[in-house]
Amino acid sequence: MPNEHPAPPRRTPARRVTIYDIAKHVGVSASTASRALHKPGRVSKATEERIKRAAAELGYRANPAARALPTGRTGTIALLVADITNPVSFEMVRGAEREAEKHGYVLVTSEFREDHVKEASRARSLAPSVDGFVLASSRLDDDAIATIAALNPVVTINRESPSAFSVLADHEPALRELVRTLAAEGHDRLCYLGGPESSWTNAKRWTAIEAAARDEQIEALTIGPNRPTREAGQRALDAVRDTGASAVIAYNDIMAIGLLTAARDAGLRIPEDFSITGIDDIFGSDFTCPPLTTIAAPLDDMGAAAIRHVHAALSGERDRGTEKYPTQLLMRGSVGPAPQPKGRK
Amino acid sequence: MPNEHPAPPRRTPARRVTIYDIAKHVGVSASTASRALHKPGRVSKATEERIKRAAAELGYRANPAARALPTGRTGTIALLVADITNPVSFEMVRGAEREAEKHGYVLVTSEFREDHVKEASRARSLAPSVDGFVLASSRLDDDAIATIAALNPVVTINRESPSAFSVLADHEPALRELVRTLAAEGHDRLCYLGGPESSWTNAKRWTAIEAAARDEQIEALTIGPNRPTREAGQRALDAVRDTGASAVIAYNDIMAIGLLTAARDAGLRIPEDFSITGIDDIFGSDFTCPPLTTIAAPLDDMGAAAIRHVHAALSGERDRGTEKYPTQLLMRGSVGPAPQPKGRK
DNA sequence: CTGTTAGCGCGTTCAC
DNA sequence: GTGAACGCGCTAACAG
Repeated sequence: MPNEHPAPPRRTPARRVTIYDIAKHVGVSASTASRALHKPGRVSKATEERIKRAAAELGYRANPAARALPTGRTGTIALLVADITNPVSFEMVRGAEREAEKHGYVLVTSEFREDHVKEASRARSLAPSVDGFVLASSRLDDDAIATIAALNPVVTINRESPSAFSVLADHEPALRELVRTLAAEGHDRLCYLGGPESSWTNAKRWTAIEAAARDEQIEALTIGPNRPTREAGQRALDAVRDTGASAVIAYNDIMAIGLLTAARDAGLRIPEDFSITGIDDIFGSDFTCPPLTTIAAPLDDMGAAAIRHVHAALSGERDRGTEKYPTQLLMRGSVGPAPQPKGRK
Repeated sequence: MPNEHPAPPRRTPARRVTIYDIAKHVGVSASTASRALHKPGRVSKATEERIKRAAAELGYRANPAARALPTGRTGTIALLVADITNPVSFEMVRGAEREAEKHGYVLVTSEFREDHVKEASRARSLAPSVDGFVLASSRLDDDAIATIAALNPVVTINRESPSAFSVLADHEPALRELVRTLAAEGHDRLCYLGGPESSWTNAKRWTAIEAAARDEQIEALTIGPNRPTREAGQRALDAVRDTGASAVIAYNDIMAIGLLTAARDAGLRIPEDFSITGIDDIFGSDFTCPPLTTIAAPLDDMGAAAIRHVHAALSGERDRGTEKYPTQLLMRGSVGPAPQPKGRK
C-alpha cells in the first residue's frame, strides 16, 4: 500500500443505527432482529413485521463490514478489464453491473491496462475484499488464474482457462463468413493485423481466419503482435501495404479505426483501394468514413452472464465450464470489391 | 435488496493468514504485530523487521472488513457516473482509479443512467460500505446531496453544491470563443440543442452561450430539454432546421454526433449547409465526417482531483469549495462559414 | 420461535 | 516497547 489513509480527524460520527437499536426499540434480542431481517421464516410473522417496520423507521442499514466478518462474504464482486477507455468494456461493465445489483452485489471495476503484472497485483490486493472475480480479456496465464481461483471463484470473459468458468464470444462462424465474403469480392490475399501476444482471443482469431482462408483457397498472412490501440493501427499502415494484401482484418475496431483514418490521411480510398474490417462493433464504428464492417458480440449479456456464474459458484454450483455466445457479422461500407480483379478460380 | 446471496456451501475455506498467525510465528502478541504493520515507530526496529518479514513470508493480507469494523473506515470510495457507456465517463473513471489506487483506496464505480432516483438509491445503499462519494454529473438536487454528505464526504464533478466540494470544468471562455468564431463566420442565428433539465451543466452552458451571443449581437435560441443520447440528437434534426439557425451547439458530443449523422443521412452537407459543434471531445468526435468541433476538458485530471479531495476531506481538511479546470476549444471540420451571408451589421 | 453466548480479525485502550 | 483485554456489528451455535 503506497499510502495510508489515516483516521484521526473523524468526520461527524453520526452513529449509524445497528440491530441493537432496533432490537431495543422492538423489545427483542439482537439475534432475533438479525434473523427477521435476513433469514426468511425463522421468526414469527408478527415480530418479523414489527422488526422490519422499526428498521425502516430508524433508517437501519446493515453494516457490510460487520456482516462480512462472521460470514466471510463481502457481497462484492470484482471485474477486471484490460482497458476502461476501450468502448468494448462499456457494454460488458454495464451488463455486469446490472446483474450484480440484481443479486445484491456491489461491483468493483478496475482496469489493468493490458499489463498482466498489474492485473495479478490488482487481483491479489482485491482478493480479501471480494467474493469472486470476473476477468475480462485477461492477460494472465493459466497458473496465475489458478492462483486467484484458489481463493475466490473466477469467471473469465473471452479467455478459456482450466481453473475458471469461461464466457466466450464465438467469433469463428462470423470470421469464416467474413473471409468467404472477402474471397467472393475478389480479394485473394488478406492480412490479419494482430493484437497483443498475451491475448487469448488474438490467437483464436488468427487461427479462425487462417483456416477459413485455406478453405476459400486464398492467401492469409498476419503482422504483429501489436498493442491494441489506435496509434498501433495507424502506424501499421505501411506494414499492411507492404504485404500486398487488398483486405485487412484487424484484431479489433480500435486498431481498425486507427488504420482506416491513417489510410484516408494518406490519400487512400476505402474501400476502393483497400477493404478494412474490425471486430467488436464498438461505439464509433458505425460513423467512421466509411462505416466499419465488423463483428458484434452480445457483450452486455456476456458481462451479465459472468456475474451470474460467479454467483452460481458462490452458491455451490459448478464453477468450471464454458458458455459460448454467438456473434454477428455487420457488413458496412469499409468492405468492397478487390481493386485489381486478378481472376482467381 | 432484491436478492440474497446465501452462504451455505462455502468455498474451500483456505483460511487466510491473520495477524495472529504472524504473531505466533514471530513469538509476539497480536497487538505488536498490528502495530508493527501499521504504526510507524511504535515498536522496536528489530521486531518490526521480523514481523514484516514474517508477514511477507506467510503472504499476509489485512482483512479489510475486520479492519473496517473498529476504525469505521472501509478504504473504499464510490464514484457515481450518469452513464458508463458515455465516453465522457472513461477518462474521469480512469483518472479517479489511478488516484484512488495511489492512496490505497478501492474505487467502486456505478452508473445511474441519468436517473436521479436511482442515483439517490445507489448512494444510500453504498453509503455503509464506502468512506466517501464522488458524484459525476449528478442529477440530484442540493438537499439530496446534503443528505449523502451528512454521512460521508462528497465531491461533485461538473455540479456545484453547497454541501460538497466541487470540481468543475470552466466551459465559459471556450463557449465564448466558439460563439465569437461562429459570429465571425457569418452565423447570425445559432441554436443550442439542450440536454437534460436536471443537468447542472446544461443550464450553465446555455447561460454562457446566451451571454456570448448577446455580446456578439447575434441571435441565440435553444430547444430542449432532451435526453443526452445519439437518438435524441438524431430526432432533433427537424426541430433544429425549423429554427432557421445556421449553426448548432449541442449539449454534448453524443448528441452532436447523432445530429451530424442524421443531417448527412438527410442529404445535408456539413459544414456547407450547417455548422455543428459539440462539447466534451469524446472518443470518436475526431473521426466523424467531418470531424466534430468541440470543447475538451481535462477529465482525467478532474477525476483524479475528485478522489484527492475526498481523501483530503477524510483527513480532516476542508470539504467545501470549488476547483475550476480550464477547457479548450478544438476547431475541426464541422464548422464553416454561414450558408447565405445575410450581411448583418 | 427466541434469547444467550461466543467469536469473526483487527485496532485500541490500559496496564506493565 | 510490549502484552492482555475489550469492543466494533453482526451471525452462528446452542440452549430453551
